[in-house]
Amino acid sequence: MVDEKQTKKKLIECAKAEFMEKGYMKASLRNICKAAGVTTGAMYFFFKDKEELFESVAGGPLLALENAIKSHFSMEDKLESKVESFSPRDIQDDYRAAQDILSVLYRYKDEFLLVMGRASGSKYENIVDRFVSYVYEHYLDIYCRMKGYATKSRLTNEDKFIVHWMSHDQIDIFIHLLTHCASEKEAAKQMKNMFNYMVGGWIATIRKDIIS
Amino acid sequence: MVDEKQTKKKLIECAKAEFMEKGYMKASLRNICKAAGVTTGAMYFFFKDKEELFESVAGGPLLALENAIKSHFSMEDKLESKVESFSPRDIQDDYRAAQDILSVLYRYKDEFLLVMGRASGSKYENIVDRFVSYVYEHYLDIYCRMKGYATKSRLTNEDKFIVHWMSHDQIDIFIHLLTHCASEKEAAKQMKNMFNYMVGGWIATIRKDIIS
Amino acid sequence: MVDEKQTKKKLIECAKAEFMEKGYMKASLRNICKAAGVTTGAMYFFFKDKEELFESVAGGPLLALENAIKSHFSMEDKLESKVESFSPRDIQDDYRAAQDILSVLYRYKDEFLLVMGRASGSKYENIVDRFVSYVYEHYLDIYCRMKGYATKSRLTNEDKFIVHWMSHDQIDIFIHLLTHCASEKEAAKQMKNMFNYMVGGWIATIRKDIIS
Amino acid sequence: MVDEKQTKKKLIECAKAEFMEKGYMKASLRNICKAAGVTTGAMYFFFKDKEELFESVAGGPLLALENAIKSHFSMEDKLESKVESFSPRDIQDDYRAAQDILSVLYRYKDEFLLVMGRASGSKYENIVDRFVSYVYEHYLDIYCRMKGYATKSRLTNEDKFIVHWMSHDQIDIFIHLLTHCASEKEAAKQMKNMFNYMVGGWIATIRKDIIS
DNA sequence: GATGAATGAGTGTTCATTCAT
DNA sequence: AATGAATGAACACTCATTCAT
Repeated sequence: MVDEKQTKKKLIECAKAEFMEKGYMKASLRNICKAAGVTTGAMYFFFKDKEELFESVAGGPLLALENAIKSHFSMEDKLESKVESFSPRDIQDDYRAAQDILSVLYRYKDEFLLVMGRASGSKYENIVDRFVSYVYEHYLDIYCRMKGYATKSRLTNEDKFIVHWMSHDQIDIFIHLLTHCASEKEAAKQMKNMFNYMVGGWIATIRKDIIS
Repeated sequence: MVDEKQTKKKLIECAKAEFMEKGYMKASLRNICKAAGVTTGAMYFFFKDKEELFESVAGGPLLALENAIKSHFSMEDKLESKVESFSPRDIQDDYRAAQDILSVLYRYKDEFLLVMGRASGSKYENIVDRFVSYVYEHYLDIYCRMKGYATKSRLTNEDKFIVHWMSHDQIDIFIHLLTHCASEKEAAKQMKNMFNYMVGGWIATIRKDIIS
Repeated sequence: MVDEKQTKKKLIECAKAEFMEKGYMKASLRNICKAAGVTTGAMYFFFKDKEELFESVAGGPLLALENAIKSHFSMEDKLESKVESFSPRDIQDDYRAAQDILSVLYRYKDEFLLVMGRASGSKYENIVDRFVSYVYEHYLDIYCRMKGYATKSRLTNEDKFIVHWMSHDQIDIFIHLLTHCASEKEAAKQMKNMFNYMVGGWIATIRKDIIS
Repeated sequence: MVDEKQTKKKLIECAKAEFMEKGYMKASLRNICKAAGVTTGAMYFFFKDKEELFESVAGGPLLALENAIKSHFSMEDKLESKVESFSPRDIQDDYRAAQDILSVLYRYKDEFLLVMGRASGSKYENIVDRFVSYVYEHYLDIYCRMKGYATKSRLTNEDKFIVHWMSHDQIDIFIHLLTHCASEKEAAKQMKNMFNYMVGGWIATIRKDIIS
């Protein structure tokens, strides 16, 4: 009971280490197995292939993150059910959501650093895009309200482009924090300034005080 | 004289194609040589190794970009030689600089897309950081002037962090444009909105209207 | 009592399917066990190894066939106890024997197709030869009688060779039918013509109307 | 010049030996390379994969055989351009054709034994069928003429079945000879009797003296 | 300048089989 | 009767690189 599934756990640990050191592609299953003290055959008892082993390392955290993002950011709420004009409530909501997400990110810091920077060659290669699109949905709605649009159909391609960029930027904030701050506490502190920057950007975007 | 160095040129072309299709790591020298119609031995006459071949594809454009960025963004000018307070001139300067850089990026679009997205495993893996640090130097100075600091020594870590983020964001704007706009013209158009967003962010950052 | 030995039965069924699809060699025990819903360990409780599992699929039918062939074709009857000259009775006997054999073949059609075409790598690889030799014994006797030889010692190597060929051909007729006719009924119909062909061949052989 | 391509030759030799001993599937490229005294990489310089190596062993002989069979057996000659009734000329022609084919078979005896008995898993797995169909085309024509049919459309499925069998049998004669006779000379001798048998079969088939 | 040949270490993956529980 | 875990050897194949000619 005690050492049950210990081999599998060991394998995942060693895989995590190897993947983080070498990246998905250059990681060697042989090395992982050697480090775990088992034969490659044993590994293939637990995992279908390299991909599945990688998934076992990074899949859980990604799911947790996806849920956190979805629950806060993606927009199933209909546009018409919202207040008629933009309110600072949106920003406050986002900020609190961001704190939750940050908490998830730091809970599995290693795994996220791995999956966001060293996953090329795996199915998570473009994982960031998935998260961007959740935020994009959400931001499109907010943008409409701020602009006073009754329906999304009034959005031009230019509108969509800048909203997409801002969504991308939001996600990038998280990655930047995870990459550059050792602790969640430190990250939370720096995030304040970054959000301030972002909100300033949003407001300028809505007002469209374009540089000539 | 006519077809001199033609082999080398062909090799670089084919390398570019293969690197773009598969990424640095998965690219196969065999494939490249086969496509170029020469043996691997011939390739090794011109290039020391895989890395050097990659450099021959991406090095030139990167140098051009580096020069463009350096000439506009990096700050050798001393702080004291500048006007005492922030002026919109900075932003105008930056915007014009950005237009130049955009022009370089689109001149070698393929190469930059390659080096910024598919270079993992090569020495250009973290090339973006280099460009960020050029901008960082420059932005640190601007930030000081805007804050009315006489010397950089007054900057806290928090200051540096947000400036570093804004530098990163500036570079990201370029990458985002290159990735999402087919033509330079289109990119130039979208860049206006992105700059507007960025300037809004800067102003909010200086004012520090922090969300509670 | 009811589901007793059900696992073993299931295993044999699934093994049959896998062996037929992939052939003995390429068949995977893992696949078979997965299909049967048990672990490989369970399989090894019932069967010593891959070979024995294959035997469990094909052994029974092969035994039935062996008996059918032996009872009709092999010659324990001594030569002297036979009528002095060739009679059409032999052919009639053979034809009836063939009908019996056909019946056995179609009773286990799958298994015979498997063992006669996809058994390479197993101990049944050359099973056909065994059946040929039973027929050969029998045909050697008939040939002697038709030639009017009192004893087998008068047979030359040339005699033996052609008799061996005709034995081989007899077996081949069965395989050809099994392979090309969907039903036993259809096979029985076509077999008539094939026997006619064979008898024609026999007669020509005895007469030795050699082409010049 | 002297030891040019010696490695490739050696590789083919060793491959031939290994394939003959173990069959296509069980043959190990590692063993072949070890026997040839080169690394597997060297082998892959000359041959794309296992299949191509096998082809290099057996492809030539098969082509020679195909040509021999085609030139003698396959029927592009139209039915109407032929004499109105069956003549022994057909048999004489076939016999001479068979002698040619036998000659090809014994020229590459090893290779044919390999490809006809141990090729399972390779693309030559069902090579025999291809040869059968060449002969089938030819025999269908002869059969029509012997039956006095003006056109093939009068042939029933039963006709086609027996002709297909006889085609198969013709090919089987060759294989049987190759398998059981050490020398071409010996094979040529035995073939006479086998042809005699076959012709007897043909005549009986045309006459349809069916056993009751 | 370029070829043809070869190396040697490496890849992920599959296999039949074993055995303590 | 059956599981879950593990072995160890084998597999075909790919790689960047080297070097004599």
